[in-house]
Amino acid sequence: MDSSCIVKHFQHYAPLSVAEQELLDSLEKSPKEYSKNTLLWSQGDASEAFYSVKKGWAYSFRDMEDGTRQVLDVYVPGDIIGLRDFGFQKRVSGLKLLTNSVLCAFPKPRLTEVFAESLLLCNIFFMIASRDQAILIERLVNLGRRSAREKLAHFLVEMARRLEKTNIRVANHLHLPLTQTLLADALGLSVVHVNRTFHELKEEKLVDAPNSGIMLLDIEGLKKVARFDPSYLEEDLDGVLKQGDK
Amino acid sequence: MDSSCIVKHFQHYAPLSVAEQELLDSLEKSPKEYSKNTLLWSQGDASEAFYSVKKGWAYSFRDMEDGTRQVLDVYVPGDIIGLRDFGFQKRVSGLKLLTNSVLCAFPKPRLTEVFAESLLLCNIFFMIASRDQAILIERLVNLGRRSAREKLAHFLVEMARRLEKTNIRVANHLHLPLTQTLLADALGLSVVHVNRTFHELKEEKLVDAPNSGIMLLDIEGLKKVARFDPSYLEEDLDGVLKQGDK
DNA sequence: CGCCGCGTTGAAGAAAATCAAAGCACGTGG
DNA sequence: CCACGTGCTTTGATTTTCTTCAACGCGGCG
Repeated sequence: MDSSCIVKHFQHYAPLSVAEQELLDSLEKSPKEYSKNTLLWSQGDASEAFYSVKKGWAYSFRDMEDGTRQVLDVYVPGDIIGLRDFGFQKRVSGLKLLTNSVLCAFPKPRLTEVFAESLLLCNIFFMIASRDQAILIERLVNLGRRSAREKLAHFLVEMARRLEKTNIRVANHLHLPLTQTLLADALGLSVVHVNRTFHELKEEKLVDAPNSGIMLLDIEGLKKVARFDPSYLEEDLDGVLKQGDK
Repeated sequence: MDSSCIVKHFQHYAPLSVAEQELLDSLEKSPKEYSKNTLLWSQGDASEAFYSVKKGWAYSFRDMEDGTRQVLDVYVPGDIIGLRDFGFQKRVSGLKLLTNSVLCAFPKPRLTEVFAESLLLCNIFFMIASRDQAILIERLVNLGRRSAREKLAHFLVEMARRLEKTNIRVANHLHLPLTQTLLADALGLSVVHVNRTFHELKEEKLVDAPNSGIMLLDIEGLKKVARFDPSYLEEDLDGVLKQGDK
């Protein structure tokens, strides 16, 4: 484990000085293991810390009064969790682990310390917040204006695209540890309907359902179904920082 | 025009020093009038500036390939527009004016200058980004897991709540310059269905449709219909800044 | 073994979309 | 001043999409 996961993620945006790398590394000082299905926090809990995902998958969600729930976003290694709650005392959404995971917690005040210490990191964090928003926007469009078929395909392609950025993709096949129940809650559909729609895509050899999770067989094909436009995932820090760094 | 609109908005979060007020004021140096229906930018345009809303209403949206569109958010005086695009060269969404408006533009690099000059303002901006996200989250939940009736009521109550914060509300009646077409695009419904649902609420004396726009007659009643929980609009900066300011 | 979470399937029903047509207010130009 | 077009609303009839209910299979695990 040469450079930490978060450093790798940030270097994707801009070259970091040694000092900045050390500062970032300090955010990943206390990696901790959590097992599958751990509820890290619920909506309404005190929001005291952020987490970076070193290993594993997680998702944020909102529980509704009538027992249904809405999944808001799914997190993969390299992502930062909880930035959403920065301005709030209470968690806006719950967070649960999808797989066994390794996370690093850092307290909220630590973030404003980082802002003070490095303008570049401050900008990168702001950029990540902006990216998080772009993802939510796309999710919004997905829910509001696409058919079940497109919703499903679009969501899956997005996950694939996000994984490509930090992890290496294995050929054209990709395994995601998602359940159809989770997909339903993420896409605002019933499990039954997701199942049928998924079945459709399966018959077209675009996806498959192994023993557990979901297998993407033909990402290019899925892109076509979803009419996927990746521009909302193409951040650009240089445009932000005309000057040098720091 | 004592203190600028944006200062008023920010002071809602934390007391500002004179220097910080001046810094903020400098962001509203060039107020400019725009007329109703002006397209400020389209999705894909270069993202070079943010705007603060001094007067008027605006909305951001995404146009779809099939001619439909999704309205993402509606902006009222005091709001900051375009923060979403911070990390991107191109605009993630389009922006159009709903009414005649007065906006103040400030270039993107100016924001990172502000970050450098005032840690408090940096934190407040981050907080606003966090709040923007919370609003999107709620919109997401709205689209994914609520009925047309609830969607409509919830959206309207949210707008009322947001207006209360910066503007003074006139009794229990509130006029919004929204069209049913816009509501449809915001809620992921067809205009026809919004119309019928709206008609329902009208018969229950919760809303009314004057010559133009929409009139809220009974906000408390709408809250009940929407099962509205305002906590996602209750930011808290003190939790962020344990220490003094600056 | 027996339970539980997850996937699958069928049938019926509800919610919302679509299609089509018309009305109404407003602004524009003849 | 009136005719006309345009954008927004309204209403009815029909169709589609998705949900709900119900039941069953299946694999893992205490």
